[in-house]
Amino acid sequence: MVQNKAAPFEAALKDAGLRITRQRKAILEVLAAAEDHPDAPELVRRAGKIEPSVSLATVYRTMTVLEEKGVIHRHQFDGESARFETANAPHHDHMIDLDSGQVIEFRSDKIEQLQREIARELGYELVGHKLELYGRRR
Amino acid sequence: MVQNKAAPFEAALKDAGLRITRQRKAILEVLAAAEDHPDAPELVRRAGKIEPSVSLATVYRTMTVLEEKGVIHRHQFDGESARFETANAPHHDHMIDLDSGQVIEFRSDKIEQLQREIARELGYELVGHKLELYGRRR
DNA sequence: GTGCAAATGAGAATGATTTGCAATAAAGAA
DNA sequence: TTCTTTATTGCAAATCATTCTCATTTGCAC
Repeated sequence: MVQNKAAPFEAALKDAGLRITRQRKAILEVLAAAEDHPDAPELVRRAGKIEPSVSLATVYRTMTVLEEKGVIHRHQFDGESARFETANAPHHDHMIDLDSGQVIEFRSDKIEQLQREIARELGYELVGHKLELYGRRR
Repeated sequence: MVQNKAAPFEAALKDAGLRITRQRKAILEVLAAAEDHPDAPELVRRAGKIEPSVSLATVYRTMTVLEEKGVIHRHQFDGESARFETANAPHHDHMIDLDSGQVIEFRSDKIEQLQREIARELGYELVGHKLELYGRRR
């Protein structure tokens, strides 16, 4: 049997007392399958193939709700509009290819550790962080 | 004699073949004196005390020009509107106090170094980066 | 002082995201 | 299944930050 990758997200919605609508199902399915970091119009495009009635407003509304529930992450790379990705993958940061716009994920435990140390030194408890590297292929 | 902190920025304008107008003078003076990271409306407010004719459009236009010349930095913290700071201080990153919105500057050579290494490992030349820590006072 | 391109203010335009509202449709109850 | 309640939706209008248009002003080189 085919395993539905979107199932855990639907469960999260249900747990939060939210309804699982056709459009949310479609959006989550698309997001769960995405290898990249699509923005809102792109989600409308992709989800529209499954459920044509998905509107831009609903995508934004859904992203807001899911972000509050911690189910997805919203990224705002430099001048671009917001992009989204599911939050099920282990934590990582992003490197943005300045020429292609492509986003590469990476993770550095050392940097994570240093960040926590720096926050503590400054008298703060680290709640979140944003690390983006911008570069060009060499 | 009182040293004009804005002088180097005016020089940069002149070098770039740009005109030193009353409004630019006022904006630069305010930015050079700022201990914080003001946004555009705040710059209008402060510069307006020196030169009342400073408009929002001019602040944005000036910030764009100065950013291109590398004289100032533009920051886009989480959901907020853009904030600015002069680029004369040595490079640093930012820690944002989630409760007060206050911005604390810090610098970590180790992290800078690690970032460069990571970029190289990924096959990229690091052109720029953005590191923001979000935390709460402990 | 003159002349002219650069710069400005005011307000219109833009683009991304949000919101109001009437219509629709989940999901539990009957 | 059908009924009821109320969350969710699409559409279009509204926001918000930022940029642009254009007529007018003003640095500044001569």
